[in-house]
Amino acid sequence: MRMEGQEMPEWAPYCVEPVEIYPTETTMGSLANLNSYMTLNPVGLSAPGPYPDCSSPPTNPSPGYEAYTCPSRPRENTKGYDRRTVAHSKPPYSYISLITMAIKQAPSKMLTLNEIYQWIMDLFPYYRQNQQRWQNSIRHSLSFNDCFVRVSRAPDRPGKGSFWAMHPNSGDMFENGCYLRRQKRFKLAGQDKSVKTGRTSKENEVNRTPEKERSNGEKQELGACQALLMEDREGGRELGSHLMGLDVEELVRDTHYDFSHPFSISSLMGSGEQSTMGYRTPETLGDGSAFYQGVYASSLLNAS
DNA sequence: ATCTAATTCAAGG
DNA sequence: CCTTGAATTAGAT
Repeated sequence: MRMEGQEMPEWAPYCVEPVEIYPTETTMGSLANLNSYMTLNPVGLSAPGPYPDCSSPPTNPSPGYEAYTCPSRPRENTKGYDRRTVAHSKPPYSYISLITMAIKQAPSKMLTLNEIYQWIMDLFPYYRQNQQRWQNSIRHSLSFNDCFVRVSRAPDRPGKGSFWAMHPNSGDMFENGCYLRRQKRFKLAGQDKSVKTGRTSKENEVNRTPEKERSNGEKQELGACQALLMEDREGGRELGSHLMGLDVEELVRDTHYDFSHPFSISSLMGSGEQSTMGYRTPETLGDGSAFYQGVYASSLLNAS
């Protein structure tokens, strides 16, 4: 889908050159400071449209587009690297770590597939390209890795796709700042997968069809009633709180050991204060018009 | 060089 | 959108 000239969406310029990045003194290619890869959408920019899958930086801006020029910023920290080049470099994170960051920064500790895509693209312009390819990989990662659990939607929470959350036992998978490759994958033992923990026979019936029951090898999934649970958990409901041997409470718990490293997302975004700086999910906003507002805390803005 | 995690392609539900 | 598998790439030792 090309946008042939004419009416450009208001966010078009930002597609080409997505704004501001923070220079670092690290060299490209190394496990650089996260900052070098982060870009910032202008605060207050309302841009709910999908990112066009364009290559960047563009050799020839299409008609109607114009490269957004970053407000000049002191470059004393850069080693002469073009910040545009840096900003569009591949971030030093595996998909698994990206997904994990996305989920953990979410106030609800669970996100839909599309919210995960969106979060990644918001932060890393690199992933505004080849969306088909890496999004497939994201899906593969979600399904394949036991550290991610699918939480199906509650009936009263309509929408597309399930939610994804971290398995409560996955721990800190990137302990030593190893965001590229973990030492070991988090894999559930066969027994842990065929759920039996804390599941009553009654709960067993809930949301469960016989043929859907696989002997083993089935990844854990949380029932819709659990998703419901987390919505009004102060409401005292107890709907299937242990459906699959997992409790939504566990999934949603905000563990604090995560990303407490200098280069971690929370360090960079939170910078001292609570990690409660909200990245708002589109769901919570009626039309998504404010989608980009408040995404980036001011702490990020005045880094360094 | 080896081991195995991560990525990619892609079929099938 | 979700799951799987097979093949390939690539990080770490």
